[in-house]
Amino acid sequence: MVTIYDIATKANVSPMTVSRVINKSGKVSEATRTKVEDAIHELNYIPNTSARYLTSKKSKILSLVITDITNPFFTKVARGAEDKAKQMGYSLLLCNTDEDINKESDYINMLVSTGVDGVLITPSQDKSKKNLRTLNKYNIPFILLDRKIDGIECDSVHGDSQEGTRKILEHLIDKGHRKIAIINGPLDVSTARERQKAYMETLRTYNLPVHEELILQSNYKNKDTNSDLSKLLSVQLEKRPTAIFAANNFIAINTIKELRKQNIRVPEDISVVCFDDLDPSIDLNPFLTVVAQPAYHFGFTGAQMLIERIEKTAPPDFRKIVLPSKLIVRNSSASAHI
Amino acid sequence: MVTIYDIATKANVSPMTVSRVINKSGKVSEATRTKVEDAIHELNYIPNTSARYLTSKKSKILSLVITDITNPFFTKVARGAEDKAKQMGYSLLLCNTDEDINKESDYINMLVSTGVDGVLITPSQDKSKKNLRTLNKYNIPFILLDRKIDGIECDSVHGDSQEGTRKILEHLIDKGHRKIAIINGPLDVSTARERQKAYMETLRTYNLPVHEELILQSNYKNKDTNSDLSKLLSVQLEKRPTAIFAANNFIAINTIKELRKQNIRVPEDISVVCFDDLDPSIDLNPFLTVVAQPAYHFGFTGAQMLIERIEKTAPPDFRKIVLPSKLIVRNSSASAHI
DNA sequence: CTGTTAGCGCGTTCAT
DNA sequence: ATGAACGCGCTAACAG
Repeated sequence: MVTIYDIATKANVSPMTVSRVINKSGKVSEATRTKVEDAIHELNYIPNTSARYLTSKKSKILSLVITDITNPFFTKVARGAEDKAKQMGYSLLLCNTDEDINKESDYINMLVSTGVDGVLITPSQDKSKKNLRTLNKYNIPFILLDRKIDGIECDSVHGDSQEGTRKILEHLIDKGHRKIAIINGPLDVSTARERQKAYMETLRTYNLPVHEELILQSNYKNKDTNSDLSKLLSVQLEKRPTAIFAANNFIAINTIKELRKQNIRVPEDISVVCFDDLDPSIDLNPFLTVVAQPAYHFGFTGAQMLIERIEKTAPPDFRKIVLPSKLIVRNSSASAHI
Repeated sequence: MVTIYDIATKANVSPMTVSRVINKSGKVSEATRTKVEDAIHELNYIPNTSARYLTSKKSKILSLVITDITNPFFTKVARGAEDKAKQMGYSLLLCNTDEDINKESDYINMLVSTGVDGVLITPSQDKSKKNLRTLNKYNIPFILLDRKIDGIECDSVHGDSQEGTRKILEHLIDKGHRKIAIINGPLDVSTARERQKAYMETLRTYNLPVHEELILQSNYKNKDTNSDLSKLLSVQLEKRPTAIFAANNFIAINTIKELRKQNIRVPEDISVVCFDDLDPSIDLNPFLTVVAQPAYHFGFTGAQMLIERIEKTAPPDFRKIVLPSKLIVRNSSASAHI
């Protein structure tokens, strides 16, 4: 392994001078600088991040803690974060929590152990607060992505669940739907709470009744867990929904699969819409009506704010970025027919 | 920061003993072990990976170097790799090269600098050989994923391009197609070469002529670059293809988009099929006929082999795993009608 | 079974 | 503008 000592010898200077050249810190004369740089190239020197970390406490590593890279929303978040990280000279560690608080805690420990400079995190649930406190304790800055945690002060990038929910429900209401069910994520996740609240508010705004039977709980994972769906469909016909609002894309997919198993057609028999888009093939066969969020920007902007925080170029006050969502009407939603 | 010295003091032992407990190395009496473990928990000690690396040269970090996490194939590869890495106590650094050799070289330097224990890499092109040599030079084991590089000895996980191509072409031939075009990736990527070779062989097997005009070059990226497509469609009618085999999913998507712009219907006017599946929404509206590869297993198996290599539990001979692909017939391919 | 010594590669601090 | 000494947190090698 080539060290600064090797190139110091080669360039006839002290290791300290080499260090200064590498880090562009302190004053070095033009002459010695080029001498050192030549030696660096000749010997193919690559600095050792670990050694550097030990004294400087900077690893140049960020981490992205999300629930599942397989969800197209997070895939794009990851790409955005990685692009910005690379651009700024940082690496990105990927962590999938699967909405599991224990997995998340494991990862947080790993990240502390690794000495990452900062973390972009979509907390798995409200309990994640303890993990954020751990990061605080070790002075590791973090950005909250997509989900909020009460009582935590930090920079964040969120979507507008309230606005998005309203938009997509108005679309359904426009289409004549009056009995709209929601299949939500778990209520210990902020987005699910916000979407449920907005769901109820919007219905009230349009003088539509809120039926308890039409509010279902599921989870955000890519796993069939819609056993409740049968209940929903078995309610007396007058109350049976003509449309379903799924709180995220995975829920929508599972719901539609389940409906089809039961020979219920979408959108002829029931409309299904959701939060978050599906990529990249969705244009080929436009089907699911969604409220899309600018996922790439979640990651990109989040990484940018994080790096600014790390490098102390951020404004002292924490920034809360709210990114707009966009209604995309496709074919899974049709006019109400009952 | 809590160090082994702190817990050594607390437990009334030497730092070395603490180290032994943490690493389960050497002999430690049951009594002192528990004493030390208690202290570790009380003080909430988390080992410092960098310090550990400096002496042991083990970072417990792997890297996944792929072309684009946004491609559903690689999304799943990443998930598989991350799952296995986590299970074995490793972290995963994500690198997107965008098929760009310079980006790839940048990343390789970063990885050396970071001191990753091993790399899973889909080389961007044949020129990547120099980057693999760099890894060799620094004794960083790596696994080749999906693409081969001549003259490099290492473990690898590949799909069967020959078999897959044959299967999907036979499907088209069964449907009565005799003029089948290929829109391929760049020929400095092994999979593109193999698919082209298999394309020609299969046509010959079935006594079908190979027309130069029906062989197009594109790239594997998610970017519209099918300007050649017009040429393909403007050839005299007898030679005009009734089906297109796209060498990957992104090419297929771009091709279909372009066809639609020109008001050419798929599959009524022309069939389009490709290598690699689209997830996770594809089941909702089954459209693209593909040869799917077990992407998750690429990553999972690759990570497993890599870790075995790192931890010296791998067999001395390099392993070449070939994973089977599977034809999935959907609606983008129909019977030939001309 | 346990402890001591030394050094990994680098940057900080203080000199010169 | 440049250098020397020290220590970051940990483990390998050796002693006891």
